[in-house]
Amino acid sequence: MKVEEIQLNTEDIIGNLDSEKLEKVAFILKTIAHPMRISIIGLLSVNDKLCVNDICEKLGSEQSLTSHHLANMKLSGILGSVREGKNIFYYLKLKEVITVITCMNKCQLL
Amino acid sequence: MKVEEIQLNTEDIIGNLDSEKLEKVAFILKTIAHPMRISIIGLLSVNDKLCVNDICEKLGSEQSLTSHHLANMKLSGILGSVREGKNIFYYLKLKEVITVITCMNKCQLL
DNA sequence: TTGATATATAAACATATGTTCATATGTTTG
DNA sequence: CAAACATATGAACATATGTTTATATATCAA
Repeated sequence: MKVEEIQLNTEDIIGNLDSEKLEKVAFILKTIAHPMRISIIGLLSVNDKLCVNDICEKLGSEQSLTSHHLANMKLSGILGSVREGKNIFYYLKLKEVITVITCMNKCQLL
Repeated sequence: MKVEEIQLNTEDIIGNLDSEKLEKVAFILKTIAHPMRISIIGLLSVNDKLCVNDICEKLGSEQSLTSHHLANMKLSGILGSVREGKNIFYYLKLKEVITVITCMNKCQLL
């Protein structure tokens, strides 16, 4: 099934969104909707797990800010984390977000 | 190609996001990330076009608030509009958002 | 042209969000 | 146990966002 076919075949799926799920979907999307968070998701889509320092270095971002964003996404259930010694590794828990971002990224109109 | 395969095959697409596109994608996602706007998109995914009143009635929402959300999504390029007499009809311009929402909605973890 | 209908807009406000800075916590190593 | 390292946390702030209310604009019909 291709992306275009998904669009056509699942029209009514959106219609079936009850208000609780509506809130959840909106909440996840809101959490993703930030350049740095998208970048982090991008990194974690090609690396099974990364520690905070890895991410800071790869993105050239501040430790504290990065940590805040990671905590935020973890709280939303998008990421998970495991401590290994001094490091804490983050990984993608909600893999669907890859599809979401990929889909938007492919979009010609942007 | 299934959704899972899309995820696997397009890993590097996220990685290729330059900072300009990153901003755009984040911006669109931020615009979508709201329960009422998701509902509107849902309605417009099964109706080619709807006027403001239609949408207000179907969602039980206030005219002004609805209008604000519609204007917002139009400004972001997600919706388009056409006047027909007294009515202004809105339609989906950025169809990709259907896939985004459908993908999130399918997500078991939510 | 007036009234009714449909929609947009602007101001005001409350709330949420992103960022920075300083500091705290937890872990390893010597 | 102290020092170094990795990360988290909390306060403070600026900015952005969602909502309401009131009013303006546009179109049609009589």
